[in-house]
Amino acid sequence: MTELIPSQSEQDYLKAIYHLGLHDETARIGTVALAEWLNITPASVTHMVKKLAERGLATHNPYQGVALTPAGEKIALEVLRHHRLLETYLAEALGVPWEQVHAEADRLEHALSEDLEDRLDAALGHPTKDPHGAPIPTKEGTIAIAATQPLWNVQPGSIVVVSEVADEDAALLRYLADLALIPGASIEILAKAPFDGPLHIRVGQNEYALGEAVTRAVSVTLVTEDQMAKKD
Amino acid sequence: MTELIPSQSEQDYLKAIYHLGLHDETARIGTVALAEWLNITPASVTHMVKKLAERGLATHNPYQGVALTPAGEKIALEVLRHHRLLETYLAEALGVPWEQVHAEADRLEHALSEDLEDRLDAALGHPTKDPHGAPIPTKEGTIAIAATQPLWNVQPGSIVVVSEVADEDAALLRYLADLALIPGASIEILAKAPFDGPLHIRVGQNEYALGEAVTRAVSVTLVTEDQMAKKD
DNA sequence: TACACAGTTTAGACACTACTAAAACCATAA
DNA sequence: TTATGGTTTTAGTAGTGTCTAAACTGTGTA
Repeated sequence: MTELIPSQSEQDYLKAIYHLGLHDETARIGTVALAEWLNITPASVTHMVKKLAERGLATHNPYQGVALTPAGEKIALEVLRHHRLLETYLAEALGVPWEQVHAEADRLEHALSEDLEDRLDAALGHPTKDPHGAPIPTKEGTIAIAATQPLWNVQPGSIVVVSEVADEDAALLRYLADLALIPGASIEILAKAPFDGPLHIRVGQNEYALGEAVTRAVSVTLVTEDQMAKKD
Repeated sequence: MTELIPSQSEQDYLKAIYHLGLHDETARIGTVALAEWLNITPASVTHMVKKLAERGLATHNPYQGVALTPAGEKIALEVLRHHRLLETYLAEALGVPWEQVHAEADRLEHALSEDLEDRLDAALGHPTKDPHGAPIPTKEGTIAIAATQPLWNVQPGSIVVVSEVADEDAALLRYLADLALIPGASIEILAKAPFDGPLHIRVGQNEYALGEAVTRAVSVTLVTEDQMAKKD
Protein backbone atom coordinates (compact mmCIF):
# COMPACT_ATOMS: atom_id res chain seq x y z
CA MET A 1 0.00 0.00 0.00
CA THR A 2 2.47 2.59 1.19
CA GLU A 3 4.59 2.45 -1.93
CA LEU A 4 7.40 4.72 -0.79
CA ILE A 5 9.76 5.98 -3.44
CA PRO A 6 13.31 5.32 -2.27
CA SER A 7 15.47 8.38 -1.81
CA GLN A 8 18.36 9.07 -4.11
CA SER A 9 20.74 7.72 -1.49
CA GLU A 10 18.74 4.57 -1.04
CA GLN A 11 18.72 4.05 -4.78
CA ASP A 12 22.50 4.45 -4.85
CA TYR A 13 22.89 1.84 -2.13
CA LEU A 14 20.60 -0.60 -3.92
CA LYS A 15 22.51 -0.09 -7.15
CA ALA A 16 25.79 -0.67 -5.31
CA ILE A 17 24.58 -3.84 -3.62
CA TYR A 18 23.35 -5.12 -6.95
CA HIS A 19 26.65 -4.33 -8.62
CA LEU A 20 28.81 -5.94 -5.95
CA GLY A 21 26.61 -9.02 -5.90
CA LEU A 22 26.79 -9.56 -9.64
CA HIS A 23 30.12 -11.23 -10.21
CA ASP A 24 30.55 -13.52 -7.24
CA GLU A 25 27.03 -14.80 -6.73
CA THR A 26 27.93 -16.55 -3.51
CA ALA A 27 30.25 -13.94 -2.02
CA ARG A 28 28.96 -12.01 0.95
CA ILE A 29 28.70 -8.28 0.44
CA GLY A 30 30.40 -6.63 3.36
CA THR A 31 30.11 -3.25 4.91
CA VAL A 32 33.64 -2.21 3.99
CA ALA A 33 33.22 -3.23 0.36
CA LEU A 34 30.03 -1.21 0.05
CA ALA A 35 31.61 1.69 1.88
CA GLU A 36 34.58 1.78 -0.48
CA TRP A 37 32.40 1.49 -3.54
CA LEU A 38 30.16 4.35 -2.39
CA ASN A 39 32.93 6.48 -0.91
CA ILE A 40 31.30 6.48 2.49
CA THR A 41 32.38 5.22 5.91
CA PRO A 42 31.45 1.67 6.98
CA ALA A 43 29.49 3.01 9.95
CA SER A 44 27.22 4.97 7.64
CA VAL A 45 26.68 1.91 5.50
CA THR A 46 25.52 -0.15 8.47
CA HIS A 47 23.04 2.55 9.32
CA MET A 48 21.57 2.75 5.85
CA VAL A 49 21.54 -1.00 5.35
CA LYS A 50 19.45 -1.37 8.47
CA LYS A 51 16.99 1.10 7.06
CA LEU A 52 16.84 -0.71 3.74
CA ALA A 53 16.18 -3.93 5.64
CA GLU A 54 13.36 -2.28 7.60
CA ARG A 55 11.79 -1.17 4.35
CA GLY A 56 11.98 -4.64 2.88
CA LEU A 57 14.48 -3.76 0.17
CA ALA A 58 17.41 -5.74 1.55
CA THR A 59 18.18 -8.46 4.05
CA HIS A 60 20.78 -7.83 6.67
CA ASN A 61 22.19 -10.43 9.03
CA PRO A 62 24.45 -8.49 11.35
CA TYR A 63 28.11 -9.31 10.72
CA GLN A 64 27.06 -11.57 7.83
CA GLY A 65 26.56 -9.23 4.93
CA VAL A 66 23.75 -7.75 2.87
CA ALA A 67 21.62 -8.98 0.01
CA LEU A 68 18.79 -7.51 -2.02
CA THR A 69 15.23 -8.71 -1.63
CA PRO A 70 13.22 -9.10 -4.84
CA ALA A 71 11.70 -5.67 -4.17
CA GLY A 72 15.15 -4.17 -3.75
CA GLU A 73 16.47 -5.82 -6.88
CA LYS A 74 13.51 -4.53 -8.84
CA ILE A 75 14.37 -0.97 -7.87
CA ALA A 76 18.06 -1.50 -8.54
CA LEU A 77 17.21 -2.68 -12.04
CA GLU A 78 14.94 0.28 -12.65
CA VAL A 79 17.71 2.65 -11.71
CA LEU A 80 20.15 0.66 -13.82
CA ARG A 81 17.78 0.90 -16.78
CA HIS A 82 17.63 4.65 -16.36
CA HIS A 83 21.39 4.80 -16.10
CA ARG A 84 22.15 2.74 -19.16
CA LEU A 85 19.46 4.30 -21.33
CA LEU A 86 20.88 7.69 -20.45
CA GLU A 87 24.42 6.56 -21.21
CA THR A 88 23.32 5.27 -24.58
CA TYR A 89 21.33 8.37 -25.39
CA LEU A 90 24.06 10.77 -24.35
CA ALA A 91 26.59 8.93 -26.49
CA GLU A 92 24.40 8.47 -29.55
CA ALA A 93 22.28 11.61 -29.64
CA LEU A 94 24.58 14.17 -28.08
CA GLY A 95 28.01 12.78 -28.84
CA VAL A 96 29.19 12.68 -25.24
CA PRO A 97 32.52 10.78 -25.14
CA TRP A 98 32.11 7.24 -23.85
CA GLU A 99 34.36 7.75 -20.84
CA GLN A 100 32.14 10.60 -19.71
CA VAL A 101 28.64 9.19 -20.05
CA HIS A 102 28.82 7.20 -16.83
CA ALA A 103 29.34 10.24 -14.62
CA GLU A 104 26.64 12.21 -16.43
CA ALA A 105 24.15 9.37 -16.18
CA ASP A 106 24.88 8.95 -12.48
CA ARG A 107 23.61 12.46 -11.92
CA LEU A 108 20.67 12.36 -14.31
CA GLU A 109 19.33 8.89 -13.57
CA HIS A 110 17.46 9.95 -10.44
CA ALA A 111 15.69 12.82 -12.20
CA LEU A 112 14.41 10.79 -15.14
CA SER A 113 10.64 10.32 -15.31
CA GLU A 114 9.02 7.18 -16.59
CA ASP A 115 7.68 9.08 -19.55
CA LEU A 116 11.11 10.37 -20.48
CA GLU A 117 12.56 6.90 -19.99
CA ASP A 118 10.10 5.61 -22.59
CA ARG A 119 10.94 8.42 -24.98
CA LEU A 120 14.68 7.75 -24.75
CA ASP A 121 14.04 4.06 -25.26
CA ALA A 122 11.93 4.71 -28.35
CA ALA A 123 14.29 7.34 -29.79
CA LEU A 124 17.11 4.81 -29.56
CA GLY A 125 15.09 1.99 -31.09
CA HIS A 126 14.85 -0.03 -27.87
CA PRO A 127 18.54 -0.76 -27.40
CA THR A 128 19.68 -3.80 -25.43
CA LYS A 129 23.22 -2.69 -24.62
CA ASP A 130 24.80 0.53 -23.43
CA PRO A 131 27.98 2.03 -24.96
CA HIS A 132 30.17 -0.15 -22.73
CA GLY A 133 28.42 -3.33 -23.77
CA ALA A 134 26.43 -3.69 -20.54
CA PRO A 135 22.91 -5.06 -20.94
CA ILE A 136 20.01 -2.64 -20.41
CA PRO A 137 17.33 -4.07 -18.10
CA THR A 138 13.85 -4.23 -19.61
CA LYS A 139 11.00 -2.16 -18.29
CA GLU A 140 9.65 -5.35 -16.75
CA GLY A 141 12.78 -5.73 -14.66
CA THR A 142 14.60 -8.55 -16.46
CA ILE A 143 18.20 -8.35 -17.54
CA ALA A 144 20.21 -10.46 -19.97
CA ILE A 145 23.25 -11.88 -18.21
CA ALA A 146 25.88 -12.66 -20.83
CA ALA A 147 28.12 -15.70 -20.41
CA THR A 148 31.38 -13.80 -20.26
CA GLN A 149 34.64 -13.95 -18.38
CA PRO A 150 37.28 -11.41 -17.52
CA LEU A 151 39.96 -11.14 -20.20
CA TRP A 152 42.41 -11.78 -17.35
CA ASN A 153 41.17 -15.36 -17.03
CA VAL A 154 41.41 -16.38 -20.68
CA GLN A 155 43.92 -19.04 -21.73
CA PRO A 156 46.71 -18.05 -24.14
CA GLY A 157 45.98 -19.25 -27.65
CA SER A 158 42.31 -18.33 -27.46
CA ILE A 159 40.51 -15.84 -29.61
CA VAL A 160 37.84 -13.80 -27.90
CA VAL A 161 35.48 -10.93 -28.58
CA VAL A 162 35.06 -8.02 -26.18
CA SER A 163 31.57 -8.12 -24.70
CA GLU A 164 31.63 -5.44 -22.03
CA VAL A 165 34.02 -3.07 -20.30
CA ALA A 166 33.77 -1.65 -16.79
CA ASP A 167 32.58 1.92 -17.09
CA GLU A 168 33.46 3.51 -13.78
CA ASP A 169 37.01 4.66 -14.46
CA ALA A 170 37.12 7.34 -17.14
CA ALA A 171 40.91 7.25 -17.55
CA LEU A 172 40.81 3.48 -18.03
CA LEU A 173 38.05 3.84 -20.62
CA ARG A 174 40.09 6.38 -22.56
CA TYR A 175 43.00 3.96 -22.52
CA LEU A 176 40.82 1.09 -23.72
CA ALA A 177 39.45 3.22 -26.52
CA ASP A 178 43.02 4.07 -27.59
CA LEU A 179 43.73 0.36 -27.79
CA ALA A 180 40.48 -0.26 -29.70
CA LEU A 181 39.40 -2.56 -26.91
CA ILE A 182 35.72 -1.76 -27.33
CA PRO A 183 32.70 -4.08 -27.40
CA GLY A 184 32.83 -6.18 -30.52
CA ALA A 185 36.62 -6.08 -30.91
CA SER A 186 38.41 -9.37 -31.60
CA ILE A 187 41.41 -10.25 -29.48
CA GLU A 188 43.98 -12.98 -29.83
CA ILE A 189 45.56 -13.97 -26.54
CA LEU A 190 49.23 -14.57 -27.26
CA ALA A 191 50.77 -15.37 -23.91
CA LYS A 192 50.58 -14.78 -20.22
CA ALA A 193 53.67 -14.15 -18.15
CA PRO A 194 53.98 -16.29 -15.00
CA PHE A 195 53.20 -15.10 -11.49
CA ASP A 196 50.26 -12.99 -12.61
CA GLY A 197 52.45 -11.19 -15.10
CA PRO A 198 51.06 -9.20 -18.00
CA LEU A 199 48.84 -10.70 -20.66
CA HIS A 200 50.10 -10.39 -24.22
CA ILE A 201 47.37 -9.86 -26.78
CA ARG A 202 46.89 -8.85 -30.38
CA VAL A 203 44.15 -6.44 -31.43
CA GLY A 204 44.04 -5.92 -35.18
CA GLN A 205 47.63 -5.19 -36.22
CA ASN A 206 48.81 -4.19 -32.75
CA GLU A 207 50.21 -6.17 -29.87
CA TYR A 208 50.02 -5.10 -26.26
CA ALA A 209 51.07 -6.37 -22.84
CA LEU A 210 48.35 -5.56 -20.34
CA GLY A 211 48.28 -5.81 -16.54
CA GLU A 212 45.69 -7.31 -14.28
CA ALA A 213 43.74 -4.12 -13.57
CA VAL A 214 43.09 -3.50 -17.25
CA THR A 215 42.32 -7.08 -18.22
CA ARG A 216 39.94 -7.55 -15.30
CA ALA A 217 37.94 -4.58 -16.54
CA VAL A 218 37.32 -6.22 -19.91
CA SER A 219 34.75 -9.02 -20.22
CA VAL A 220 34.98 -11.28 -23.23
CA THR A 221 33.29 -14.26 -24.89
CA LEU A 222 35.27 -17.14 -26.31
CA VAL A 223 35.47 -17.69 -30.04
CA THR A 224 38.12 -20.43 -30.17
CA GLU A 225 39.87 -22.03 -27.27
CA ASP A 226 43.50 -23.04 -27.02
CA GLN A 227 44.22 -26.75 -27.60
CA MET A 228 46.05 -27.02 -24.30
CA ALA A 229 43.04 -25.85 -22.41
CA LYS A 230 40.69 -28.39 -23.96
CA LYS A 231 39.96 -31.23 -21.62
CA ASP A 232 37.57 -33.62 -23.44
CA MET B 1 38.02 31.68 -2.72
CA THR B 2 35.63 29.19 -1.21
CA GLU B 3 33.39 28.97 -4.25
CA LEU B 4 30.62 26.85 -2.75
CA ILE B 5 28.17 25.28 -5.12
CA PRO B 6 24.66 26.09 -3.90
CA SER B 7 22.53 23.11 -2.97
CA GLN B 8 19.54 22.13 -5.04
CA SER B 9 17.26 23.81 -2.49
CA GLU B 10 19.28 26.99 -2.51
CA GLN B 11 19.11 27.06 -6.29
CA ASP B 12 15.35 26.67 -6.12
CA TYR B 13 15.08 29.60 -3.74
CA LEU B 14 17.28 31.78 -5.91
CA LYS B 15 15.22 30.90 -8.95
CA ALA B 16 12.03 31.71 -7.05
CA ILE B 17 13.32 35.06 -5.82
CA TYR B 18 14.39 35.93 -9.34
CA HIS B 19 11.02 34.95 -10.72
CA LEU B 20 9.00 36.89 -8.18
CA GLY B 21 11.18 39.95 -8.62
CA LEU B 22 10.81 40.02 -12.38
CA HIS B 23 7.48 41.62 -12.99
CA ASP B 24 7.20 44.27 -10.33
CA GLU B 25 10.74 45.58 -10.14
CA THR B 26 9.98 47.71 -7.13
CA ALA B 27 7.75 45.30 -5.22
CA ARG B 28 9.19 43.79 -2.09
CA ILE B 29 9.42 40.00 -2.13
CA GLY B 30 7.88 38.70 1.05
CA THR B 31 8.23 35.51 2.97
CA VAL B 32 4.67 34.39 2.36
CA ALA B 33 4.89 34.97 -1.37
CA LEU B 34 8.06 32.91 -1.59
CA ALA B 35 6.57 30.27 0.65
CA GLU B 36 3.49 29.90 -1.52
CA TRP B 37 5.52 29.81 -4.70
CA LEU B 38 7.82 27.11 -3.33
CA ASN B 39 5.14 25.17 -1.44
CA ILE B 40 6.93 25.57 1.83
CA THR B 41 6.04 27.26 5.11
CA PRO B 42 7.03 30.91 5.70
CA ALA B 43 9.13 29.92 8.69
CA SER B 44 11.27 27.67 6.53
CA VAL B 45 11.70 30.45 4.02
CA THR B 46 13.02 32.84 6.66
CA HIS B 47 15.52 30.22 7.71
CA MET B 48 16.81 29.63 4.21
CA VAL B 49 16.81 33.29 3.27
CA LYS B 50 19.06 34.04 6.21
CA LYS B 51 21.43 31.36 5.00
CA LEU B 52 21.43 32.80 1.48
CA ALA B 53 22.19 36.22 2.94
CA GLU B 54 25.09 34.80 4.95
CA ARG B 55 26.50 33.29 1.77
CA GLY B 56 26.24 36.57 -0.08
CA LEU B 57 23.60 35.39 -2.54
CA ALA B 58 20.74 37.53 -1.27
CA THR B 59 20.10 40.55 0.93
CA HIS B 60 17.63 40.25 3.74
CA ASN B 61 16.32 43.12 5.81
CA PRO B 62 14.15 41.51 8.47
CA TYR B 63 10.47 42.28 7.92
CA GLN B 64 11.40 44.15 4.73
CA GLY B 65 11.77 41.47 2.11
CA VAL B 66 14.47 39.73 0.12
CA ALA B 67 16.47 40.59 -2.99
CA LEU B 68 19.19 38.87 -4.96
CA THR B 69 22.77 40.08 -4.90
CA PRO B 70 24.61 40.07 -8.23
CA ALA B 71 26.16 36.74 -7.24
CA GLY B 72 22.74 35.33 -6.45
CA GLU B 73 21.27 36.58 -9.69
CA LYS B 74 24.11 35.03 -11.63
CA ILE B 75 23.31 31.65 -10.17
CA ALA B 76 19.59 32.11 -10.72
CA LEU B 77 20.25 32.85 -14.37
CA GLU B 78 22.50 29.81 -14.73
CA VAL B 79 19.77 27.59 -13.36
CA LEU B 80 17.23 29.30 -15.58
CA ARG B 81 19.45 28.69 -18.59
CA HIS B 82 19.62 25.01 -17.72
CA HIS B 83 15.87 24.91 -17.24
CA ARG B 84 14.98 26.58 -20.51
CA LEU B 85 17.53 24.75 -22.60
CA LEU B 86 16.17 21.51 -21.23
CA GLU B 87 12.59 22.55 -21.95
CA THR B 88 13.52 23.40 -25.50
CA TYR B 89 15.47 20.20 -26.02
CA LEU B 90 12.79 17.97 -24.54
CA ALA B 91 10.16 19.54 -26.76
CA GLU B 92 12.19 19.60 -29.96
CA ALA B 93 14.31 16.47 -29.77
CA LEU B 94 12.11 14.12 -27.78
CA GLY B 95 8.63 15.42 -28.53
CA VAL B 96 7.63 15.99 -24.92
CA PRO B 97 4.31 17.92 -24.90
CA TRP B 98 4.80 21.58 -24.09
CA GLU B 99 2.69 21.49 -20.94
CA GLN B 100 4.98 18.77 -19.57
CA VAL B 101 8.45 20.11 -20.25
CA HIS B 102 8.43 22.49 -17.29
CA ALA B 103 8.02 19.76 -14.70
CA GLU B 104 10.62 17.56 -16.38
CA ALA B 105 13.12 20.40 -16.62
CA ASP B 106 12.57 21.28 -12.97
CA ARG B 107 13.88 17.86 -12.03
CA LEU B 108 16.69 17.64 -14.55
CA GLU B 109 18.08 21.17 -14.33
CA HIS B 110 20.09 20.50 -11.18
CA ALA B 111 21.77 17.44 -12.66
CA LEU B 112 22.90 19.06 -15.90
CA SER B 113 26.65 19.49 -16.29
CA GLU B 114 28.21 22.46 -18.04
CA ASP B 115 29.39 20.19 -20.80
CA LEU B 116 25.93 18.81 -21.39
CA GLU B 117 24.50 22.31 -21.29
CA ASP B 118 26.81 23.26 -24.14
CA ARG B 119 25.86 20.18 -26.10
CA LEU B 120 22.15 20.87 -25.77
CA ASP B 121 22.74 24.47 -26.79
CA ALA B 122 24.71 23.43 -29.87
CA ALA B 123 22.28 20.66 -30.84
CA LEU B 124 19.47 23.20 -30.80
CA GLY B 125 21.42 25.80 -32.77
CA HIS B 126 21.81 28.20 -29.85
CA PRO B 127 18.15 29.00 -29.29
CA THR B 128 17.13 32.27 -27.67
CA LYS B 129 13.63 31.30 -26.53
CA ASP B 130 12.12 28.26 -24.88
CA PRO B 131 8.87 26.60 -26.06
CA HIS B 132 6.81 29.04 -24.00
CA GLY B 133 8.49 32.06 -25.53
CA ALA B 134 10.63 32.81 -22.48
CA PRO B 135 14.14 34.10 -23.21
CA ILE B 136 17.05 31.75 -22.53
CA PRO B 137 19.84 33.46 -20.56
CA THR B 138 23.23 33.41 -22.24
CA LYS B 139 26.14 31.51 -20.82
CA GLU B 140 27.58 34.87 -19.76
CA GLY B 141 24.56 35.52 -17.59
CA THR B 142 22.66 38.09 -19.62
CA ILE B 143 19.01 37.78 -20.49
CA ALA B 144 16.89 39.58 -23.06
CA ILE B 145 13.97 41.24 -21.33
CA ALA B 146 11.22 41.70 -23.91
CA ALA B 147 9.00 44.78 -23.74
CA THR B 148 5.77 42.93 -23.17
CA GLN B 149 2.63 43.36 -21.14
CA PRO B 150 0.03 40.95 -19.85
CA LEU B 151 -2.79 40.37 -22.32
CA TRP B 152 -5.06 41.36 -19.43
CA ASN B 153 -3.81 44.95 -19.62
CA VAL B 154 -4.24 45.51 -23.35
CA GLN B 155 -6.80 48.08 -24.57
CA PRO B 156 -9.70 46.82 -26.69
CA GLY B 157 -9.16 47.58 -30.38
CA SER B 158 -5.48 46.66 -30.27
CA ILE B 159 -3.83 43.88 -32.19
CA VAL B 160 -1.07 42.04 -30.38
CA VAL B 161 1.24 39.07 -30.83
CA VAL B 162 1.76 36.49 -28.14
CA SER B 163 5.31 36.73 -26.86
CA GLU B 164 5.40 34.40 -23.88
CA VAL B 165 3.09 32.28 -21.77
CA ALA B 166 3.53 31.30 -18.12
CA ASP B 167 4.70 27.70 -18.03
CA GLU B 168 4.00 26.54 -14.50
CA ASP B 169 0.41 25.35 -14.85
CA ALA B 170 0.15 22.34 -17.16
CA ALA B 171 -3.64 22.44 -17.38
CA LEU B 172 -3.57 26.10 -18.33
CA LEU B 173 -0.96 25.40 -21.00
CA ARG B 174 -3.09 22.67 -22.50
CA TYR B 175 -5.99 25.11 -22.60
CA LEU B 176 -3.88 27.80 -24.26
CA ALA B 177 -2.67 25.31 -26.85
CA ASP B 178 -6.28 24.38 -27.61
CA LEU B 179 -7.00 28.06 -28.24
CA ALA B 180 -3.86 28.40 -30.39
CA LEU B 181 -2.61 31.02 -27.94
CA ILE B 182 1.02 30.12 -28.47
CA PRO B 183 4.03 32.39 -28.96
CA GLY B 184 3.75 34.10 -32.33
CA ALA B 185 -0.04 33.99 -32.50
CA SER B 186 -1.86 37.20 -33.50
CA ILE B 187 -4.73 38.37 -31.31
CA GLU B 188 -7.30 41.08 -31.87
CA ILE B 189 -8.70 42.48 -28.64
CA LEU B 190 -12.41 43.02 -29.23
CA ALA B 191 -13.76 44.24 -25.92
CA LYS B 192 -13.36 44.10 -22.22
CA ALA B 193 -16.32 43.78 -19.90
CA PRO B 194 -16.43 46.28 -17.04
CA PHE B 195 -15.49 45.50 -13.45
CA ASP B 196 -12.63 43.23 -14.47
CA GLY B 197 -14.97 41.19 -16.60
CA PRO B 198 -13.74 38.82 -19.30
CA LEU B 199 -11.66 39.96 -22.23
CA HIS B 200 -13.10 39.25 -25.66
CA ILE B 201 -10.52 38.39 -28.28
CA ARG B 202 -10.26 36.94 -31.75
CA VAL B 203 -7.59 34.39 -32.64
CA GLY B 204 -7.70 33.44 -36.30
CA GLN B 205 -11.33 32.60 -37.04
CA ASN B 206 -12.31 32.06 -33.43
CA GLU B 207 -13.52 34.39 -30.73
CA TYR B 208 -13.17 33.76 -27.03
CA ALA B 209 -14.01 35.43 -23.76
CA LEU B 210 -11.17 34.89 -21.31
CA GLY B 211 -10.90 35.58 -17.60
CA GLU B 212 -8.19 37.33 -15.67
CA ALA B 213 -6.22 34.22 -14.68
CA VAL B 214 -5.77 33.17 -18.29
CA THR B 215 -5.05 36.60 -19.72
CA ARG B 216 -2.51 37.40 -17.03
CA ALA B 217 -0.59 34.27 -17.99
CA VAL B 218 -0.15 35.49 -21.58
CA SER B 219 2.41 38.20 -22.34
CA VAL B 220 2.02 40.08 -25.60
CA THR B 221 3.64 42.81 -27.69
CA LEU B 222 1.60 45.53 -29.35
CA VAL B 223 1.20 45.63 -33.12
CA THR B 224 -1.44 48.36 -33.41
CA GLU B 225 -2.98 50.31 -30.63
CA ASP B 226 -6.58 51.44 -30.27
CA GLN B 227 -7.25 55.08 -31.22
CA MET B 228 -8.90 55.77 -27.90
CA ALA B 229 -5.80 54.78 -26.06
CA LYS B 230 -3.52 57.10 -27.98
CA LYS B 231 -2.62 60.15 -25.98
CA ASP B 232 -0.36 62.38 -28.16
C1' DT C 1 -2.80 57.78 18.83
C1' DA C 2 -3.40 53.31 19.57
C1' DC C 3 -4.94 48.87 18.08
C1' DA C 4 -5.59 45.00 15.21
C1' DC C 5 -4.09 42.07 11.91
C1' DA C 6 -1.41 40.35 8.22
C1' DG C 7 3.13 39.34 7.57
C1' DT C 8 7.45 37.82 9.60
C1' DT C 9 10.62 35.85 12.65
C1' DT C 10 12.15 32.91 16.58
C1' DA C 11 12.31 28.66 19.14
C1' DG C 12 12.26 24.01 19.32
C1' DA C 13 11.65 19.70 16.98
C1' DC C 14 12.37 16.00 13.52
C1' DA C 15 13.95 13.14 9.47
C1' DC C 16 17.85 12.19 6.69
C1' DT C 17 22.43 11.12 5.74
C1' DA C 18 26.71 11.55 6.82
C1' DC C 19 30.75 11.57 10.28
C1' DT C 20 34.24 9.98 14.37
C1' DA C 21 35.40 7.21 18.15
C1' DA C 22 34.84 3.31 20.63
C1' DA C 23 33.02 -1.20 21.47
C1' DA C 24 31.75 -5.77 19.82
C1' DC C 25 32.40 -9.58 16.89
C1' DC C 26 34.67 -13.42 14.46
C1' DA C 27 38.14 -15.98 11.98
C1' DT C 28 42.60 -17.37 11.92
C1' DA C 29 47.28 -18.17 13.37
C1' DA C 30 50.27 -19.11 17.22
C1' DT D 1 42.87 -22.19 23.38
C1' DT D 2 43.83 -17.84 23.21
C1' DA D 3 45.70 -13.73 21.11
C1' DT D 4 45.34 -10.73 17.16
C1' DG D 5 43.60 -7.95 13.66
C1' DG D 6 40.32 -6.89 10.39
C1' DT D 7 35.28 -6.25 10.03
C1' DT D 8 31.12 -4.64 11.76
C1' DT D 9 28.17 -2.32 14.79
C1' DT D 10 26.88 1.09 18.36
C1' DA D 11 26.82 5.61 20.33
C1' DG D 12 26.97 10.18 19.93
C1' DT D 13 27.40 14.39 16.85
C1' DA D 14 26.68 17.47 12.84
C1' DG D 15 24.57 19.85 8.80
C1' DT D 16 20.60 20.44 5.77
C1' DG D 17 15.96 21.43 5.11
C1' DT D 18 11.71 21.06 6.70
C1' DC D 19 7.80 21.58 10.22
C1' DT D 20 4.55 23.69 14.17
C1' DA D 21 3.64 26.88 17.63
C1' DA D 22 4.43 31.06 19.57
C1' DA D 23 6.24 35.69 19.66
C1' DC D 24 7.23 39.76 17.30
C1' DT D 25 6.74 44.09 13.72
C1' DG D 26 4.87 47.56 11.31
C1' DT D 27 1.25 49.68 8.83
C1' DG D 28 -3.31 51.27 8.01
C1' DT D 29 -7.55 52.29 10.26
C1' DA D 30 -10.63 53.49 13.82
